[in-house]
Amino acid sequence: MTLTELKYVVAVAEEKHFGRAAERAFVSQPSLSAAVKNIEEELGVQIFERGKSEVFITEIGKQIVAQAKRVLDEAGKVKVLAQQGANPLEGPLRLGVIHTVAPYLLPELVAAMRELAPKMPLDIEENMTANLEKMLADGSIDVAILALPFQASGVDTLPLYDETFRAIVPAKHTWAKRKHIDAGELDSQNLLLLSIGHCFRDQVLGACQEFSRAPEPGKQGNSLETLRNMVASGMGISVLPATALTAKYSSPLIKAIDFKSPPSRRVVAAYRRGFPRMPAIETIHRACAKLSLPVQVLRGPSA
Amino acid sequence: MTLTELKYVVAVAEEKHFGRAAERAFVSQPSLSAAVKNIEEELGVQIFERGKSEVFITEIGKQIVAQAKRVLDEAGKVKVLAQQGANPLEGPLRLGVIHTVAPYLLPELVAAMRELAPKMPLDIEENMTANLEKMLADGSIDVAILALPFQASGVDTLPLYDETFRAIVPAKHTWAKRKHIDAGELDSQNLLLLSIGHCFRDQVLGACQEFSRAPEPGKQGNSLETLRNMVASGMGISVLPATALTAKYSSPLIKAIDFKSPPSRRVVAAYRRGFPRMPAIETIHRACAKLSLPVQVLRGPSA
DNA sequence: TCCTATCGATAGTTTTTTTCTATCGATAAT
DNA sequence: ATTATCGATAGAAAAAAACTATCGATAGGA
Repeated sequence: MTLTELKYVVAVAEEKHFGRAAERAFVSQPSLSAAVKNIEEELGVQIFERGKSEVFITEIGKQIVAQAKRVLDEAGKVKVLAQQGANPLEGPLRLGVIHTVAPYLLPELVAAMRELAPKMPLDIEENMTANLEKMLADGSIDVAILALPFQASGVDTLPLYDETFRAIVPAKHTWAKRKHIDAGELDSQNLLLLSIGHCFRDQVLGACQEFSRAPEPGKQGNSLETLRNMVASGMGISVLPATALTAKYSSPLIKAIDFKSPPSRRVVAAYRRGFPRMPAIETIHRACAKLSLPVQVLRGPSA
Repeated sequence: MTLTELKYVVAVAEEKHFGRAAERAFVSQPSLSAAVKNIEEELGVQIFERGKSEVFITEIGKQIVAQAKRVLDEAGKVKVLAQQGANPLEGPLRLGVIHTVAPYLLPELVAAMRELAPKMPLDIEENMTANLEKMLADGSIDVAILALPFQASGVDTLPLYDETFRAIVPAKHTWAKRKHIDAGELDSQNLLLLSIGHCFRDQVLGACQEFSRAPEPGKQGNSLETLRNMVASGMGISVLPATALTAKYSSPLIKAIDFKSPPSRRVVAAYRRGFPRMPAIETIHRACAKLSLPVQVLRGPSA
């Protein structure tokens, strides 16, 4: 049984005439006759009674025709569904974002995305890199925004932007008036870091070559905002990415200081290789280009 | 888009694996891959995301798979319908019967049919030959039980039985004691007939060669029972078919008399040539053979 | 790091199915 | 009797679907 056969059956039922039915179905009359005969044989039932100048539908035939219409109708809905969903910028995009990016990027990104792809709502999941990687692998998110270094098998990345790091010190700190500091100098200070598992912790450590420093209790925060508050209260100094240091977050208790040669991290969109909605990911990149954040947006495939 | 393609899509969705899906669908993996690719291209939508060791279903893919299941489900119902309806002795049979047969044949026939084909209820339409012929032609009945002579284009007949005619006279009639009468003798009598249009009227007239007799008002009845009552009340004599003269209908007011050489009529089942439920019609014939009626059942195709 | 196994895609045939044109046989209407 | 109509049939051509064999990429294990 094929959809074509069902279509022919319905055509004959409605035209009550094989010739006209064939015309309507854009096939030759013999083709249609053969197809109808074929399905009748397969079903073991005569659908039509071929009178000599009239075609009658048998009792069971009426039921079959009605059911055939239902099948064709449902099949038609498949096409409609596909058409509606053909636009990769339509339908929700499940987006994972690391903790050290989400609070600073998302407010602006969401707004920009809404402009570029109004029919693509973002399902946002905030988590650490390792978890996002798993979610990407098992299909529970479509894209992850995270920082390099990152690599997972079967996952490609699209660079979004680079953001520099800056040190923050309490307003009363001896360094408060300095124009620049050197990354190496952090060694001597009470450096507050994120807890283990946050990639930004490793990135900062990488920048100042403190690979051996043991995590001291009380000198770790679970979010950048915690670190910022710890610094404000004079517990030590820390390092934040540029996006966390816009005017919006300035405070009289804290002073931000540039590094002489600023370390930075690259933020990328990661997605499973073969992900079918690449335009959605490119839209993220384009949205980044529209942001008013202190980042260097990278040229990507959409440039 | 074909049902096969939809079946393959559902298989892949459920197995999340092209190889296993192919196995389940009893095709080779390349065939299945090609079919899936084909429908994806036709729909302009990617249903599956082929990861290197996992198959993901896209958002739109999930909707398509769900809809595909619905299509396949509805298609399955076509087969079920056909199976249920494959038995020609299942489902209603629309049966037309002429007025001069219906009241005498049907009570027994319906019972006999119920035994032979319990799943085939009879939709009974009582009418005159000319109307039954039309109804047969336009498909509003399937079979007509009527008397020869009868011929209509595109209609075949299956002989059921012959029934003789007998004269009826009032109990006080001069003929009341006679064993036989001759058809020609009816000429001399006050012969009561059915009104024009009833075939039995013509059959009786044919039997006694009274082609020229003008219809006299008051000497016509609209049913055999009317004629019988008219005879009982002494208005004249008449002729009835044997089935109308069983013990059940005997009356002290009426005497039935055989003809010397009894005229008779042949009752047949008429149906459109090519009618797909011949077994149903043969069942009528077989049912007739079981009746306890004063008729000569004819040998037919089911004998 | 190399090897091996797995997976879906591709290439090239073969088989099956579908469709076509031309024509037939039966019927109904003129 | 002739003509027109209708669905079925025959045979050829075209299209679609299937198979076998193999590839390329990747993931996992020695």
